[in-house]
Amino acid sequence: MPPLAVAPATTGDLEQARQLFKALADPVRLEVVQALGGGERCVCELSQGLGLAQSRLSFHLKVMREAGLIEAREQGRWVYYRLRPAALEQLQGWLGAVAAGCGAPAAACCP
Amino acid sequence: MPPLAVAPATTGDLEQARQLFKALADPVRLEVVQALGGGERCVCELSQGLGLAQSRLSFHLKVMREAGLIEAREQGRWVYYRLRPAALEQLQGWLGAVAAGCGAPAAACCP
DNA sequence: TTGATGCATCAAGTCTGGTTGATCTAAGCG
DNA sequence: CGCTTAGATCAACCAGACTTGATGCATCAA
Repeated sequence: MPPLAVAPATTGDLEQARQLFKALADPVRLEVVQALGGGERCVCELSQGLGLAQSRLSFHLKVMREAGLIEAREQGRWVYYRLRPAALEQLQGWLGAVAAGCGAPAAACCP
Repeated sequence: MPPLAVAPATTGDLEQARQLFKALADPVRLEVVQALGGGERCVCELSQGLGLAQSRLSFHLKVMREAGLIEAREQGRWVYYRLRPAALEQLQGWLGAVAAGCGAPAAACCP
């Protein structure tokens, strides 16, 4: 059997999406994302607001940054983080594409 | 500081979303989801089409089922899996809600 | 009923990811 | 220049997730 007709996404796109999903698959990171949903925040705000140890927060910010979910802006002594809307849109688009075809009838597999 | 003004999601919703994101954060599962994006499939189709050992596939299907991402339909000897559109829509909605406010201006943190 | 097939589950091993505390760097202030 | 603070990074540890091969349990065919 050929590799199953699948939704239109290149291997690279899929890997990118996986990184983003992974970045969202942790409770700490999800809370950070929600906080950043209210706009740009600096690390100290996030740390205090969410009650996270500095090292721990920094680790998660790095994971999200490397996944392309957030980006940083340095200003003097402080670093401000914000969400990358493009990343969120990419995931929405992928989910939409997958949902679009998922109602297709079951091809009787081995009758 | 109070717990940071955040996007409107209850703790339960957030946990549910996290489970779904986790279910999507694995390469094998992403491929399965893409395949199911083309419609309902039985396990043997997925196993052959994606070249996955039966045990391995079954493990990942269970993870996705328990997260509420997919659901199963038994028919005789075979089990057909399909995506749960509600789950996909929930994630799209959450992403949209977060994206909606993320452009807010940076509240100068400690000037 | 016996044998074969589709799928779930289990047990054991491995690997990846998160936490914690310490250390490092750079910016600002006296 | 020395001191303090924001934040990144590192090393060590622990926990949970994934893989693999074996086993169990139905269902269907002969």
